[in-house]
Amino acid sequence: MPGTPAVPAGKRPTLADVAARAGVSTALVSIVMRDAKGASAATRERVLQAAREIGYRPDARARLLRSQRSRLLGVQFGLQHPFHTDLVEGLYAAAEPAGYQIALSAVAAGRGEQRAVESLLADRCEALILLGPQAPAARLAELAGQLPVVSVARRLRPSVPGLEVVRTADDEGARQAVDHLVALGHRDIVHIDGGRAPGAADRRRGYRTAMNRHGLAEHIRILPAGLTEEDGADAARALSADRPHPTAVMAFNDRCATGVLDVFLRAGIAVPDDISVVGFDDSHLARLAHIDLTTVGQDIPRLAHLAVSRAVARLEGDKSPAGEDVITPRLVVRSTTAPPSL
Amino acid sequence: MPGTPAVPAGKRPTLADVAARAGVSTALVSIVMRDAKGASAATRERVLQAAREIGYRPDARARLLRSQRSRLLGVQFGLQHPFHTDLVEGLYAAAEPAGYQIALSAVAAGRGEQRAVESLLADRCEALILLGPQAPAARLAELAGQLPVVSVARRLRPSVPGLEVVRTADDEGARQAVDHLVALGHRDIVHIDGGRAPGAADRRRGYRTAMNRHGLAEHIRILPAGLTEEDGADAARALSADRPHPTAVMAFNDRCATGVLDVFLRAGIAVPDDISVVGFDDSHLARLAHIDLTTVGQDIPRLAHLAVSRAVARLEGDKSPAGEDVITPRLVVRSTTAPPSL
DNA sequence: ACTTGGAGTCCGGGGGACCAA
DNA sequence: CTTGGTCCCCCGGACTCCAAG
Repeated sequence: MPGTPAVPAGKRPTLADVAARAGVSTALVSIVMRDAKGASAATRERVLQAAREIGYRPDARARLLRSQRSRLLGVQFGLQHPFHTDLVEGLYAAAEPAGYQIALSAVAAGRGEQRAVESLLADRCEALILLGPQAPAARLAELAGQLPVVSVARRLRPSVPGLEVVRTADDEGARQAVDHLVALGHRDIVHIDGGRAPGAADRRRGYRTAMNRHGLAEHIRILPAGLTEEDGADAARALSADRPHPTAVMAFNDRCATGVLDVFLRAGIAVPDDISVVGFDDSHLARLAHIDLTTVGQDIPRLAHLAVSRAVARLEGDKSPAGEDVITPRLVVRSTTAPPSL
Repeated sequence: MPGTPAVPAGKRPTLADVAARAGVSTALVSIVMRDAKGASAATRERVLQAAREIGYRPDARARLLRSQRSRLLGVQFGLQHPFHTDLVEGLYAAAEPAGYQIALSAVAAGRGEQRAVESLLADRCEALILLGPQAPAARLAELAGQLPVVSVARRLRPSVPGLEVVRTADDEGARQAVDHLVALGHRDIVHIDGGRAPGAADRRRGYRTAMNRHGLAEHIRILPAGLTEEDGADAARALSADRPHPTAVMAFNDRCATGVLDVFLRAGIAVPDDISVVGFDDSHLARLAHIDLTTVGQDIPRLAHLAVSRAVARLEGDKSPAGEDVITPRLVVRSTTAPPSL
């Protein structure tokens, strides 16, 4: 029954099947499929025709097996982090022109970083791009001993050998947020902290430094929290019991800020009239018109591009010591900040 | 230099390397690595020790190549859809106990479904789980001719052969939303429509049917929109120019509803006091305390579990014709709905 | 008679050597 | 000598068969 995609019961067609149908050798079929030279136009067409008929599709794994290179960049990301999914979008865009593919491995409830990385390694990725990794530095160093590793959005001591770092200047971002609030007239500015999350230490430090520089040392106040909406909400609840309220809050990130906004809303605390709120990341979340969060913007496409570039450079033989790209953030003023109402 | 993880410059260790170091054959190493029988405890330990020392890690691809089975389920999902990322989390959880792995392929800006699926096929996935696929039915049918395909959250005519379907009863969900609103006293209920998005037709139909059954035929009003926040915002802007406003809005999904909420907020239209809003999905988004959206809840863990089950059943030789699981949704009442203020 | 371990083959495809016009 | 095409071995690991202990 010609024309029927002859799928012999679950077995997918191979080079040999195409070769048999086209009446040529498998090597020739290989040449045609790779678009390499060494086949006449007529034969080429005949082979492609045969391949179409039986629904042939090259097996990426077998191909990689032979060709040492996999041209695969393994990406670990947090499924529920808008900042990460935005980055992944940028990584896809950056990897393609460089001739690399992306293999995704999610960190989610019940699937830790360890598992995510293992699956990437087993899949023979040539390099790892880790988004906001929380693993101990020692573990990352160990990985970097095996293959090029790029840490995105987490600062690491340069002493971690072989580890490439691409990150935003978190301290500078925190400074911008504080400067903005101070310029608006705020003095009583609280930082809702990310705890041990990547970047949290720098943002905390930047907040401290900026407050000090503005002569607001005695107003420094840091509430321990974390990187989720719930963390932000918890901190905000603690805060809303205070009298008087602080006039401004700088949250660890957008998710956290979202939780803060919510609690304030319910507590009848108006934003920005009663309290101003600043987030961090400028992820999709912040841009939701409904939230419209003033936030410290990370240049996501740029971070993604640099991460890919660093990975590729290492893969293509760059022997220079591992380096670091630090991107300057840019404050995005939206509607959650305003002068204090005194 | 014993103890040093001898990584011979970029080349990862293979079975042979371990064998050489342990002084045994590769076959024996294979046995040990697979935890198969055929090796003494002493040898086993010796081999494992050697493997650890040189940092050996089995090559998943080579393994699959030989074993015909890849035990890999390919998942296509939308990076920016909270509903999808929630589902992916469920898929990971469901696949593991069944002994399968998940390969992720994202649909994003600049990366369409075609591309996403191609990469999954090239990776030798044994079955495809497509989240809210927008591809033409004919294309899906073609895929289903090659391997088991499960469509999640999109209804397809049973005439599409070989295609498994797992979905929520969208029409029933829309009905629940309308019933809820009518019970609160609403009559002027607008539907902001998902256009050609998966599920949109059924939700639209469910809305129509329910409105008719409540004798509200002349209040039926459907605004064309789509599945993003921006689509919802556009529709809401059109709506807020109306006098009098409708008293309730049923949005296509949570993202769309979020856009609606935003525009209303800015236009000074209070939710739920002036207008009630209902979403669909009960994704992470709806649960954000800040949004706290009344929504038609899809049972995400269940959908994920069923999708995996159907894929696995087909792979393990179930020859029964392709089927469909239709899950009943359950309305989750939060704070965006209330009686109309007359 | 078992147990333990080795040699050889296969999976799907890549690519260099080599042969035929 | 090119161009077109074939042969053969290799990649990394798994499994069957066999032989040695």
